[in-house]
Amino acid sequence: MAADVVTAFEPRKMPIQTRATVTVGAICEATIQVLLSHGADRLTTTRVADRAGVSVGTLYQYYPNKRSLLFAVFEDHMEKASQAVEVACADACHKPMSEMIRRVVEAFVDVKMQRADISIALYKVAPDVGGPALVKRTGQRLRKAIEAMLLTAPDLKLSPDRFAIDMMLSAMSGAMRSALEAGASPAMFRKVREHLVLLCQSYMAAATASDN
Amino acid sequence: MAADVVTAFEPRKMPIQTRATVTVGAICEATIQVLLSHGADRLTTTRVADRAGVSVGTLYQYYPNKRSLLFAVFEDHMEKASQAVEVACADACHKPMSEMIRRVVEAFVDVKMQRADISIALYKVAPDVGGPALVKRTGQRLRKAIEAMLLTAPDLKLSPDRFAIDMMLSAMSGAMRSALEAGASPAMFRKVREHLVLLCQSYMAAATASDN
DNA sequence: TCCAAACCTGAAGAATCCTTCATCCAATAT
DNA sequence: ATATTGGATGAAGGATTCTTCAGGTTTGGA
Repeated sequence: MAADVVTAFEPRKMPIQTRATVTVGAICEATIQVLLSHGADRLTTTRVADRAGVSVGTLYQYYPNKRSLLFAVFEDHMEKASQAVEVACADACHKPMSEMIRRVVEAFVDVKMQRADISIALYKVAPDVGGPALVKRTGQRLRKAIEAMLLTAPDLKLSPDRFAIDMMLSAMSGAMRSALEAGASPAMFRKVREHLVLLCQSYMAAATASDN
Repeated sequence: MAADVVTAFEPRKMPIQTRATVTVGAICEATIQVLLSHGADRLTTTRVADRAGVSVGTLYQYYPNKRSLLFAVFEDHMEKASQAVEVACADACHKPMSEMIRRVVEAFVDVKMQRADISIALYKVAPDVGGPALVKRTGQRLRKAIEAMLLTAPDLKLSPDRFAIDMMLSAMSGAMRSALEAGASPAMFRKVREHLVLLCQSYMAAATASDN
């Protein structure tokens, strides 16, 4: 079942010449733009192709159908966000726990903010593209990275609760989502970042203290 | 602009006879079902009507277009959720702050869980129906209720930060969303509820202590 | 009983959209 | 120079969907 989905979403062909690489890049970028300007339900393959400056046929040379295009853009974004967090996790090993949390949260907020347009655009299609499934997978991946990092914390006696990490991650994405969809200003984002750090720090402290 | 949207979404006619009331109820319920079984992009007015046991024409007698139907269902759900939280806020006045938070969080989790199917279904259409705007409005409404409640807390010296409340609310909805979309079991929901209380309590304590 | 208002029906018009494929252009290797 | 592979085109087929409306059925009061 999952295999079918993946197969159906798999790109049809990889670009070889540089010309084609540019084309594929333009198509992905155009997808974001159309999503932002027209919304998910009025995103058509023709519109995306027009916006990218190519013809529809070209689009279908790389993606077997509309959903696979959306999925590819979505997956790419999640991949980049995951990597940013994983790097932060690796860098924060052996630091005090509150410092770890701070770095992870800041990395997450920053990578989401850096291309806020993509984040916002993708919120609009996630449901139609197996978003929840991909989000779940990414969540597990991030949880492992955070778990590994926390095990190296010098000031942490109890083993960290898996569930608490999931909780923290979902709270993080919830907070970022509403900030992004509200069209928050850069100043506002700094405040969100600050408070999100506080939120995660105080929760993780409480969760590791009174364990069950 | 906002007026246009509201106008375009406004129901076309209110049911008068009980027969019609039943019909409208069936249509709304069918909308949820179709959303769950077919997804947002394959929800058609005909399918909804079939599922409701009426003809398409009947549907268009009450809703001027597809979006207005989706919007109505969405709005109704938000209204109920808001009321549940507001009641909890009213009941928790003059209690200690941690008790206030506990009640609000539990009310929120419970009302979302009670009809988890609706919550999940609506996540799929929110983007196409002015979801963010409605969510924003509801958020402000809830923030006011919580703010008013917190002002009556005997153990709270500093005036509560508006921003912190927004933060708490978005974290709450994020956590609930991922639990719902993951198809969490009742046991899992109890745990989520427990931890979400802890998360909000520890955050609010921290936010009201070190203020800026 | 009888009528007007409320309600329901569902075929069909009109519009939109996804996807294909026959055909042509460009790049690269031989 | 030529063959081969990669890349691009866009009109058109096929399918789906939204929405209407002319005409039928049910309800409730006079």
